[in-house]
Amino acid sequence: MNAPATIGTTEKVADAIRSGIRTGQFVPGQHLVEAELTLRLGISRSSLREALRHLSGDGIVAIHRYRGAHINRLTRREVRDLLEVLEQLVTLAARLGAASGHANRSLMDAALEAARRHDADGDHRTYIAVRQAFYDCLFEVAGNQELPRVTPLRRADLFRAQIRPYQTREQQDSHTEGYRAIAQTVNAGDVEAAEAAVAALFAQTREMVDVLPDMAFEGD
Amino acid sequence: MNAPATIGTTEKVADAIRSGIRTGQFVPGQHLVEAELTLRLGISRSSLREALRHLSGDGIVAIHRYRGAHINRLTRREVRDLLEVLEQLVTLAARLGAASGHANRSLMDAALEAARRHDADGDHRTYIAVRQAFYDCLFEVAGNQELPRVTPLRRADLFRAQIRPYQTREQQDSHTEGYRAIAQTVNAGDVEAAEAAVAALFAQTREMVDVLPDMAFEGD
DNA sequence: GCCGTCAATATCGTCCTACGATTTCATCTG
DNA sequence: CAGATGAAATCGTAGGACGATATTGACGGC
Repeated sequence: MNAPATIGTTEKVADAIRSGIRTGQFVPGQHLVEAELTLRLGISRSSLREALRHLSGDGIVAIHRYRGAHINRLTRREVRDLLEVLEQLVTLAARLGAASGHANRSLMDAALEAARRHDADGDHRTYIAVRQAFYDCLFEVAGNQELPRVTPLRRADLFRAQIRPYQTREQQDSHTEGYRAIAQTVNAGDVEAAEAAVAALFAQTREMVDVLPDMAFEGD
Repeated sequence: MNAPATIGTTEKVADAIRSGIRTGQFVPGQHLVEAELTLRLGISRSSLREALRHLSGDGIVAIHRYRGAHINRLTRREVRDLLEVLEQLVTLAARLGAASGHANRSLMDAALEAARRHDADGDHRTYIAVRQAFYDCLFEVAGNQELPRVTPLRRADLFRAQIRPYQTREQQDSHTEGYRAIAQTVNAGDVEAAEAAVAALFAQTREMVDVLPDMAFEGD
């Protein structure tokens, strides 16, 4: 509906890197050498640099003069700050969604369905898809166009990538369960319950962050 | 403290455009022709395009394939959505700032001082400076590094630019007064009062948006 | 053996040119 | 005057060039 008719090289490259972070092809801290990436992606330096500049705006890569770009690696403190902001925005989304009374049940149903699928296989790829679908739906029912633009979900992907080695299957399931709780309360139009569900999800995530070993944040 | 030792052309260009929006040199809706801008700013197309790509990430300019870039122009709906998100983030900042109990009074004092100066001359330039100083201080005392990155202040600048012709001196003063109220309550460490002050400021802004003529949003 | 100096190398930042792709706009035709 | 048409403007991408800077490794002094 809102997508440009044609999509340019820059966007494709940026998407490739973003999705590469989710799939583990790129890891936080990794140095991105222009010459190598242009070869690997089959594009020119101009396009690559534009894409990197775009990603740096989202806080996904950092560019240091004459030292090039690297995938950002978040410190524990940055993760805490990020979660604080994220919770605030997701809370707003849940509140708006619950209050809107939209008949978008079908949308949220899709998220729930995906969550159920995740329970079945437990694959990390599915987990990522569930997460993506959940947030897409949530923003859709919230009906605030600014929300998806501002919410630092891509930055949160960095966090997800960093903690992946330390996350147990139980924690993943628990997190997915949190999504489901939010989806249900939003669907029911219960504003207070939805806010509580969001708070619970983030409290749980914060707890996990506090327990994580230093290596997840400083490690090399 | 956190600034790179050297600043590159791309950043300079992006800053030039951003500040040009604040000063009225660039107006929302304006088409940005690459050839003209490279001449005017004395830079290469590569650097300009990187800067535009960066700005498009912040939602300041929009790039349409083969049709170039233009300064974004917000619809009334987009402004409402923007204010909703902005209020949420500023509320968080105020809450964190008030709760931190930091002895950053000196910082907020600077903002208040600037506000006083604005009362004196009433120049629009001073108004902009006050706004900037206020938010800088607020983020500083909030102590959350993610907040300034996420908060769509640059996008709000677009809104400011669009409504400037319709804004009276009284409204500006009233808005500045709102900043002062937030600063004082945050300084006092009164969380509830600070949240209320933020809510009051945004309620006032929303009211203004509702009354504004269509021309401020659709106008050509 | 350790540390500072210095040259060689790798990489980046910026500018430039080139050319196909697409839109825009003035002109022509009926 | 509507629609087709072609020229001009502008953009998107590729790729080369060269100075600027960081990094690396060799060298020599202690």
